[in-house]
Amino acid sequence: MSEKGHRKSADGRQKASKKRANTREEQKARTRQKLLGAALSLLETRSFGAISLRELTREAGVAPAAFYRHFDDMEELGLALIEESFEALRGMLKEARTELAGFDQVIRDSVEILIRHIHENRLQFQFIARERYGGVAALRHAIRTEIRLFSSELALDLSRFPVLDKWSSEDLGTYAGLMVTNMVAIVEAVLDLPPGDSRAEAEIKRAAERQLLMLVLGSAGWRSQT
Amino acid sequence: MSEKGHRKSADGRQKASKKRANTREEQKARTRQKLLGAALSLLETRSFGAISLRELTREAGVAPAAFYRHFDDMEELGLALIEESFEALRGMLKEARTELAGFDQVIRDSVEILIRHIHENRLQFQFIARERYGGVAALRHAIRTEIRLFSSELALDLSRFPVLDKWSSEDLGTYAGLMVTNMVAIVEAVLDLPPGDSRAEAEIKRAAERQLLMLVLGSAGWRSQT
DNA sequence: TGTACATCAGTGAACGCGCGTTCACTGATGTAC
DNA sequence: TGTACATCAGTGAACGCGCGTTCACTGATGTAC
Repeated sequence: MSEKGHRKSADGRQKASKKRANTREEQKARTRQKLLGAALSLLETRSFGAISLRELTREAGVAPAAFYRHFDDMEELGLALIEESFEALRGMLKEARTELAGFDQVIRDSVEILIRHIHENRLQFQFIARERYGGVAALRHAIRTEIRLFSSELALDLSRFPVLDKWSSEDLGTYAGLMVTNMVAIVEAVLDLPPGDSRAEAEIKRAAERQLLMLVLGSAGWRSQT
Repeated sequence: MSEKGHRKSADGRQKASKKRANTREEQKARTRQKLLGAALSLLETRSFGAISLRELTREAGVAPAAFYRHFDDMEELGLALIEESFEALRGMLKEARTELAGFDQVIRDSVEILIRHIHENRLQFQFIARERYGGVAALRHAIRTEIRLFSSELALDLSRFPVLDKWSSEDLGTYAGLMVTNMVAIVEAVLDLPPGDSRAEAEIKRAAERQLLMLVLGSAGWRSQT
């Protein structure tokens, strides 16, 4: 679809569209983003299941019927939003993985990166936290799948560490699950904060570092059975 | 209010109400429970914010207007539901606290008790898990307050253990928070299961025990600073 | 480049429907004597 | 115990409103020649 569009502008003339970028395709994509953005900002105070299609199009500044040029129904928009949000999250993970240092430093850096990304993508994180156990089954399942994926990637990463490489894969899975659970809890704690309160945030950061450290120290005492 | 009612039946004659218990007061209480029960069963598939008052009264088998004899609005009913659910939870906590044995045994028993209570009060747990980060602010805050209370009670309990009694109260708080976070995660994992699958449940139970054990072993390596 | 026709993203009016809330009511339960 | 009156939990009809979806339309963008 977009493939075709690109080919079109690649052969013929380039158009004068450099400035306003007003091809039909680009305009449509922009409206789609308006819809997704409107959804995110409504999700700040409501859960997904409580947002109406009309409310959404009103927020986006388009007619209700325009919605149907982009999505079949609200559920489809919700799934698109999840996909978009986890893409941002994966970007974060990649950055966090480039680190390599002592346990203490890894933890401090990871918490730093995590908290920064929560601030930069606050609405996405909020949406996911809220819908993880929310009322719309399709969204709940999509999120659960993404988190499971996330957790098994972490297990793979962990298996390359000196001590952990001797653990059973089941133990590694359990341990990765434990870390993800607590990462998610940290996300939720940060989201709970009133946005400007840097003192409370520093406290959460410190608590998060200590929680993860307790977890890591726990791993030192653990021995895999068969 | 109910005080008055009790006094009434305490003096005068006792009535023949032993069998059907049909005083006005009792009938009203029964309808109230029908409303709360209907809400819980609707909450199995929807989030609270997505349930309508009419849907609720239909499920309860009363006229829409009857709702207003019991609650001002849906939010008030939601708060009543949270109160009721956490009461059940506190009952569980009390049972879990009577245990006293080695770490391993305490963990095994706690997980056992927790999982049993989830099954016995599935709908309540589901409701709380769903609304913890759900869309209705008042419910979210009420739940958060209850969980915080829960966590600080646990910290107090922990402070009586041999090693932990030397920790700073801040560290104890962090640690209790860590345990509660993971308890909550266990609850959520159990709720995710299809209700009849005992093989998957046994697996979760085992994973939960190991996660908590990892946490406890972590505490052994931890030394409070200051 | 200029013209004539095709496409299709977004519009605005219309529909039938379930919503929350109000109201005067009914009839069983409770109270006074 | 029996009677006459008061209370009030629950009813059912009515209201105005926002909802999701449909439809024929408009007018800017795209294409063919």
